[in-house]
Amino acid sequence: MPVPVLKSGRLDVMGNTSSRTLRLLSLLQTHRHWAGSELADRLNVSLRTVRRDIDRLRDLGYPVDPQRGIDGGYQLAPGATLPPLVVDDEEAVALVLGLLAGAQSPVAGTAEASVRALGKVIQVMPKRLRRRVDALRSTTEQATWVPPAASVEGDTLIAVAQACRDSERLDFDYTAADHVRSQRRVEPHRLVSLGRNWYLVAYDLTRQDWRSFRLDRLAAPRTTGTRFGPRDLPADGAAAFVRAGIAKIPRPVQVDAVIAAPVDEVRSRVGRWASIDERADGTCRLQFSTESLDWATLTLGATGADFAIQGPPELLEHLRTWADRFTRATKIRGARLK
Amino acid sequence: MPVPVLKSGRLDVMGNTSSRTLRLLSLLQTHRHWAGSELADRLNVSLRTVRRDIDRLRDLGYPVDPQRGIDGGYQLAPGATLPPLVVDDEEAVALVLGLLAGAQSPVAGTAEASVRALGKVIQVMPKRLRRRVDALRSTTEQATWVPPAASVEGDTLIAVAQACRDSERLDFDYTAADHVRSQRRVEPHRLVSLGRNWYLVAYDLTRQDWRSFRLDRLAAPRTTGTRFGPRDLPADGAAAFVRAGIAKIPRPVQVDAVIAAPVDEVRSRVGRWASIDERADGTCRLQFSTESLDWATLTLGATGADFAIQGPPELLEHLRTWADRFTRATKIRGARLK
DNA sequence: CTCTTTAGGACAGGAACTGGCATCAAGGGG
DNA sequence: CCCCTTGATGCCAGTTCCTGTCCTAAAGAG
Repeated sequence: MPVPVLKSGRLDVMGNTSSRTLRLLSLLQTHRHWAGSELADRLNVSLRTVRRDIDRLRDLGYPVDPQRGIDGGYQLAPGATLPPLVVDDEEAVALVLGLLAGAQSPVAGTAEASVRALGKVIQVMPKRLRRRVDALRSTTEQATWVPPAASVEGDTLIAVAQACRDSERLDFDYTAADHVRSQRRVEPHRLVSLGRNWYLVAYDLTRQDWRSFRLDRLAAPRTTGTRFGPRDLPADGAAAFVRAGIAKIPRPVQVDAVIAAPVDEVRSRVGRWASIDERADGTCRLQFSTESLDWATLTLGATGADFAIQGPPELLEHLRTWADRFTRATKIRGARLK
Repeated sequence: MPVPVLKSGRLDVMGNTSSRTLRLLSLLQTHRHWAGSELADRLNVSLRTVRRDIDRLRDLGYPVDPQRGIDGGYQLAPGATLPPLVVDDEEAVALVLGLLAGAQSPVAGTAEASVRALGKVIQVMPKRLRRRVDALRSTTEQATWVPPAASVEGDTLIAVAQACRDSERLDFDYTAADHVRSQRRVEPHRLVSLGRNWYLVAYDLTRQDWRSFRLDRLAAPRTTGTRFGPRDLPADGAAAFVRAGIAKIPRPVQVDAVIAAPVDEVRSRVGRWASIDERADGTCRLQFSTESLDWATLTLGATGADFAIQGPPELLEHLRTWADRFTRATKIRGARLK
């Protein structure tokens, strides 16, 4: 007789109200609209209790909009804070892939947040999902690739980020700018994304001083498992510390060109992120900024039309070398190079 | 006297155990390692209760690894399912941007999942965060842009996805392939990502039949707010239905080239997703597949070295046109085009 | 071995959860 | 305008289960 019959009061297993609150949250996130009776059915409680649970959610700060009358129900609405997100397997994988892409294209300061979120998810993600992520990553990478940036392995990024978050000592191999390799043992402090690169600010236990390391020159990170206490960084902040040691952030390229094609066509081929102005003679003026001449070249090439460069001059030079190489490539038959 | 002093039993507001379970989950997600006493402190309960709460989490299926002895504590471990994710504001923004990118580069079937997750997050995201997402999107777009695909507005994608999920009628403007514009009222059924395009499978209420719509030709979607019941789709599934109406999926381009540069250099410039084989004479062979000739061209250009194309022939042709246009561009002075 | 920290049983008081019932309010449809 | 459906709220009684205290075990670290 596994099911004890109770006249009233709480029933079945344990952690009831907690578990039910989470399940309710999860249900409200999958569908927009839920009838009270349906929720009661799913949660195995009376309608009255469902209403109380909904009230509980509201008290927790997650607004639930009611809808009365026939075909009424509840729906989760935007509140002051984001409720705990309940995602299924596929969504989790998509989420991680998206965050990886976001972490590796440090555009507008979301890179750090991407890595933080990534750390959270990776930590608790079932292993089977990690495998799926690994399998898909190689495929996805292409779409998120940004030409000439020194790229960091996703695994490295996550491992270092977690070590920072958890204040765990970190060992790794480092290849300095002068190609000298060394083994390091550090107390990782913060991860900073500057320009197109990732930097680790850490206290180097061997050198007994603060250092910053470029993540793309860092290999085989492994945590020793030992945690360490806080230590004061001399500079004003991690980002300032890195910037003091670098002082050169890649300067963006301001592209300005005239395209021999109508505005609409250029826009459809180039995307919405460039500014495109119409000109009187059916051509248009294309302006955008990027950090890479390669990217600028691709954009101009993708317009599929003739164009003229107003600036910058180095782009013109870059185009010339590409044109020369392409021309040579079209004249070579087979694999005979050199 | 706002704080009632109680000798025993539960205290303060309401929804205690639920709220505490969520807060515990949130704490365990931010740091890897938490001492029991610290948790007790944060949650304002006794140590014994914290242990019981941890037990509750374990019963809910979220393994919490203990660590005994000095400097012991708890940490959330990967379990069978992903626990509800508690993310802060910045992480939420990063998450949405990542998912948007994932939804718009339909690589390996994660596109649908990205859109689903996106729907969940958007629905409950505080408005101030939505504004931040909107502000950042234009900046981010560049990095996730894939050359010549018909691009779909993020807002459109989300709106249609939500209408599908919630079974709500949808009105929109549609521009067919023959440029004829029309107003549609449909019952949206599913969103399918095929090749590089998004398709909406829906029952057209005006035409009284099932149709599939390309999302990039769809504008100003708006839900009427009225829900509808399930309706049987004639074909085997949404994807099959779309495929039946299309039948041409963009064929991938298999690129095979020889580069006049050493393997290491090519790899560092091109990325890890292409296969690069060493050749005897210091050159290397580069192979990869992509759906876009433009992309292939960029990749070859980014190697920064001379190269020869083994195939496909259309790539050679494509290179020639680019080279010609680039050459012309370098010969034009100023904005005088045509 | 000792110290620290988690694990978990027993216990008692009391808070809080549950279902049922009644009343009110709000939409939708005829 | 009336009726029906569905959510909002208050109250009650029964009982469950949550909480802090006390205590004993067990497991790592030094």
